[in-house]
Amino acid sequence: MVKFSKKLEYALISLRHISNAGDEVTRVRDISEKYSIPHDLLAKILQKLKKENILASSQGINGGYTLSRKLDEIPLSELVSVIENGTSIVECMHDEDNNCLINDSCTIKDPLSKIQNEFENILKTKMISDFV
Amino acid sequence: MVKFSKKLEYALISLRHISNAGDEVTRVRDISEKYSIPHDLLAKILQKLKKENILASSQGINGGYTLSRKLDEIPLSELVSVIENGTSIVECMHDEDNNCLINDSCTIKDPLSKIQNEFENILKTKMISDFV
DNA sequence: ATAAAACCGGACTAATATAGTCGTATTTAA
DNA sequence: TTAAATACGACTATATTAGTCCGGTTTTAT
Repeated sequence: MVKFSKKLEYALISLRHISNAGDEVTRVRDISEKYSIPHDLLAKILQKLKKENILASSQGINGGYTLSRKLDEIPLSELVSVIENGTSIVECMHDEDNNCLINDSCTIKDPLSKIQNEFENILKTKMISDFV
Repeated sequence: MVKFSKKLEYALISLRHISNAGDEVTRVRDISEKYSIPHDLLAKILQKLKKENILASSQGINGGYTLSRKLDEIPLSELVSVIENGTSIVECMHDEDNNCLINDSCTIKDPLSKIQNEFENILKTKMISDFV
């Protein structure tokens, strides 16, 4: 029901690897081979991290990735929202016009939303460095 | 990525309805019609709740469900683990013998497990009555 | 120039998880 | 004995996630 995706796991693995490499640039191939992660899939993930300014990239024959920000300054919530498309735990029963199908009696969504908020707060307080 | 299933929502709706009905037995059909939930699907959910001793059932023509336990004594975590098959947020990269594929370098799982623990603690502290 | 890298987007397939259906048995009040 | 209910497993359908493939462009050390 509630679980993180492979993509998030791949991202964490990559960030740890790149972090450990220090100033040396890391190629997608280095990571994909070492951890048996599909190259093309991983490449897309790292591109997203670059757009989010978590990674810096250099092109050309000796190109690759380095960290752009310190991992203790990046909350896990940021990584999650970059990798996944949206973080909603709760989805109400609604029709295509977003009208609630349970009409006036729906008091389920709000309480579940509170759980989602608490969950997101956990993600906000945890920095990526906590996982590396 | 992280969200609750329809089944959990259906279960909460049903528990609230049955709770409001007091001593009167509630048929699956009552709930499925009122909230537009597929009858057979809902029936299975309520059967699971009966096995977990959250609901009591009576068969036969005037049969139906009533509450078996008070809703303020049932943590949401119990409902989740009954409805979903397991509550694991984190799944490690492992082969069919459960050996970690990242060998010695895998330190991703443990930290993510901590998040899962915190999440489960939230579910444990919330009673079903908080959502009804 | 060439090779190897990031960069880009989209369409596609495959695998998995969730949602929902169907058929049939069992129970029981009337 | 019949109708209406729960009980239960096998099945199909849909949605989501994971991964592949294509067809490139741009950059840069050698």
